[in-house]
Amino acid sequence: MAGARDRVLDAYETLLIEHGPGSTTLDAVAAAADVSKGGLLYHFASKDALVTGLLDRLRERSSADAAAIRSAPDGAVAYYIRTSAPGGAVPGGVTRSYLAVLRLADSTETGQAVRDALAVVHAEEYDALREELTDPVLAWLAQLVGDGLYLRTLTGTPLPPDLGVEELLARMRSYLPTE
Amino acid sequence: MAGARDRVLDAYETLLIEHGPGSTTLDAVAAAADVSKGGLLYHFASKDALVTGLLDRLRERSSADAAAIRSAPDGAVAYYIRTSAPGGAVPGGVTRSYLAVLRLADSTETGQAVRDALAVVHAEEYDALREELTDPVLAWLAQLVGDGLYLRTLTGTPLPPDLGVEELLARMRSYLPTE
DNA sequence: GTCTATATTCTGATAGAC
DNA sequence: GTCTATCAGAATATAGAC
Repeated sequence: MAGARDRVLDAYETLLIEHGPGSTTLDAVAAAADVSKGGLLYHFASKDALVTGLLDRLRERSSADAAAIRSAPDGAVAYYIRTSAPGGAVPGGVTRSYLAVLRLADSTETGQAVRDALAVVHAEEYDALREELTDPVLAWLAQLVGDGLYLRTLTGTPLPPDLGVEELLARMRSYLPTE
Repeated sequence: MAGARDRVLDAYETLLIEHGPGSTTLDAVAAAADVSKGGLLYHFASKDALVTGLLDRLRERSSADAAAIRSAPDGAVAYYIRTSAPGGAVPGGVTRSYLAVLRLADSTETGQAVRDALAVVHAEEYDALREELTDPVLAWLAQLVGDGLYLRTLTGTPLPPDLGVEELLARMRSYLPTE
């Protein structure tokens, strides 16, 4: 069974994604992680420490994911777009942590730390995409499309009727330089 | 001078964008709008009513903006991408209200109302883009790029080095069917 | 390491004067 | 229409037992 510390971070992520920052009281996080509030505060001395813990884990997972983008059998763009689309997030992967942290891109005090962590993730993704797409404009375009999909996931907006991710991907492939 | 009611909504928008939902206490909003808390609560009986007021204004502005997209001299895509980019928001326009509401895409209770309002905006934008881009996949792609730029604005992530919006736009133009 | 109180601060909302 | 109190509830954090 996972350690209490990891259970707390997992519960925090889940609550952030499913119910938003407003619902992530220490009480609620502790309950979802099956620890008491006191137990939670033993591992994370304050709510800020909890946020910091989440950001640290995001950075770790981002590095791992950059490697995954590079070695994706289907190609970097395909891997990136698929994991960005609604439902494409894998437990234990970056996408989940990324979506959770996106919801924190506000909290006045820790705000700068959050934005810094997100900037690192964006930069690592961009570099990984650049390895397949030597054209910088195209790499940026691909990343923006992925971010657009993230935003749709974030807001729960339905996709346009009769359009799927695979159709989008096929179109983007047609813009890639042929090997 | 603007009525107190509008001043309150403007202040609420600004606080949401610049400091996030966590900082939008009734006290803070009232102070920023130069009214007392009691004065604010005269116009908006509760915090939920304040959110509803913001959503109503977003819907009004969205309809106005859809018309602006259609009649943009530079073309629908160019107008949409430019106003989505960091710094491209106009006071009184949709973009500002949209960015403010994006930060609310969590608040458990009013969450569904927020998502509904955002879905309306997305649908109106998409329809307006479709008028220039008859190809649905391309219209969706353009919208996702714009949303990606919104997300960058939201998180304050810097753009990739040596890349500007105009370069991005030029590339997208090359994908448009020639008239 | 984890739990049960308890203290303290903050936030949303009400009441009533002007 | 706008203001100044003031209250009730919730949330963070602490203290100390086990």
